[in-house]
Amino acid sequence: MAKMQAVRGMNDILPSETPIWQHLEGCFARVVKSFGYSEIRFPVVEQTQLFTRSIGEVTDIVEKEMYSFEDRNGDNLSLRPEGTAGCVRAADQHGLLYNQQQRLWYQGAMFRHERPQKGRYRQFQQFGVETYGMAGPGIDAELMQLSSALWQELGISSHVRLELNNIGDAEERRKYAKALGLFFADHRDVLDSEALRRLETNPLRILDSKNPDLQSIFDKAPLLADFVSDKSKCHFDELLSLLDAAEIDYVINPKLVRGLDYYNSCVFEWVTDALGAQGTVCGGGRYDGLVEQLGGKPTFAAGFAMGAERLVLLLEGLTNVADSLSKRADVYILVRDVDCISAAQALGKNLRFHLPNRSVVIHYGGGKVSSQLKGAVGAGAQFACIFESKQLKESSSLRLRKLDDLGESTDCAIVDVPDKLAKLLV
RNA sequence: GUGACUGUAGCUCAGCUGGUAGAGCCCUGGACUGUGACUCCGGUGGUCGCGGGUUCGAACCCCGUCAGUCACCCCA
Repeated sequence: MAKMQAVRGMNDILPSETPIWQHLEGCFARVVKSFGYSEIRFPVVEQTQLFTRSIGEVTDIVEKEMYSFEDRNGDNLSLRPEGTAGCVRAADQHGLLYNQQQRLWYQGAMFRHERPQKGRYRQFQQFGVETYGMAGPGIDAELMQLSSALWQELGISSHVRLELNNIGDAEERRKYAKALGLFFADHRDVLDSEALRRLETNPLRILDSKNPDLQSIFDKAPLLADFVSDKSKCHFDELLSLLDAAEIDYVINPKLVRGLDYYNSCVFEWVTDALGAQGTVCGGGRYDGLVEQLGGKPTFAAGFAMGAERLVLLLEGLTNVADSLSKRADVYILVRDVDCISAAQALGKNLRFHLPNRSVVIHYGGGKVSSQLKGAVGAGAQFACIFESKQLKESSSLRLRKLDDLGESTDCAIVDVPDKLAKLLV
């Protein structure tokens, strides 16, 4: 039988890569906590209906990217392609949205059956934040401040920029879509097949097209801004002044239309030029109608999600974090003769008790001392404890070697090793 | 889902117009002033992604398939 391999688009994260992931997860957890958000966890699998009703029937995600299946009861289930729908469902089901405000965060795997590419995978990790019950632009601004704080923490601020747009409410967008539809219907001859299809389903998405022939008529197309109500404009303007006051730079991108139907009012993306075609590192906005649409009470809502793989790619490109995080051991215990193993393990236990934040590794691979020392250096240890049968029996001591450029070593009574290392470890 | 390019030891790659495979790193054994970081010598490791076909003979040509990269598309 041929060697088993991972399912296409689903990646292993190897020991050499996990430190950077842990770093990312740690930074996110810290920032989110500093803003007072609470963690929520919800299932990877939901009723397919939850996603089709929230994300939108005619979106690409629902039409061709969901992992859907019938379970043994005949229920139609899907692997979550994004987090917001499940979060709303969970929060509403347990009464978290009843006359109260919530600031929630989550982290987890999402699934979309797309063609894999750098920064785009079929199983991918998202960090997400969702807030409920807050109507004003303050919370919108907070979401951008929070993400901005994370970029700062990660040291990638100069590699991302904020783009935003006001897409109005559902009714305003319907009117706009109608006007757009009429406009494009007059220019049927220039539309490509994809655009023609969208003319019937979701004319707004035609504006996303990168087809140069289409771009040329976009200039003459009606503008969403002309259909947006004064109330919505006011919200957006207030948001902009809050961002100005918080000294967060942004670019208004009138073509920014998010791919999920539930968004309204202000939407935003953090984008980078460093990742090729998959440049969106974080995306979100308001979705005031979604809770009601899923059967709850009308509830103000706003949130965002970011792609962990893309952030990891950015961090790897910077090469500043990896090395310092990948150390496995502080102290490495070498066993020159096999009859020293129990003594080595006893010392290990003792050291782990006295130096609770340090890592102690014992070598069981055999081999000569020189190669064991190599392993000690490879593990990033500062000290090696070398057990030798003769020395152990005669004097209950071992050889303590410092693994720096000088490599000085001294004999040391085993009982004194913990205190000595406590002083010497940097 | 569409197109282009790629797929040789654990890693990075070489292999000229087809004649059944090589280097560096890594690992390992040894030498060297004991017990790592320098140097020298030796060794392990590949049915050349997989399956067909053409040929006396294919890593190299053809077809299919799987996987990766990039773009389209989509979005995080």
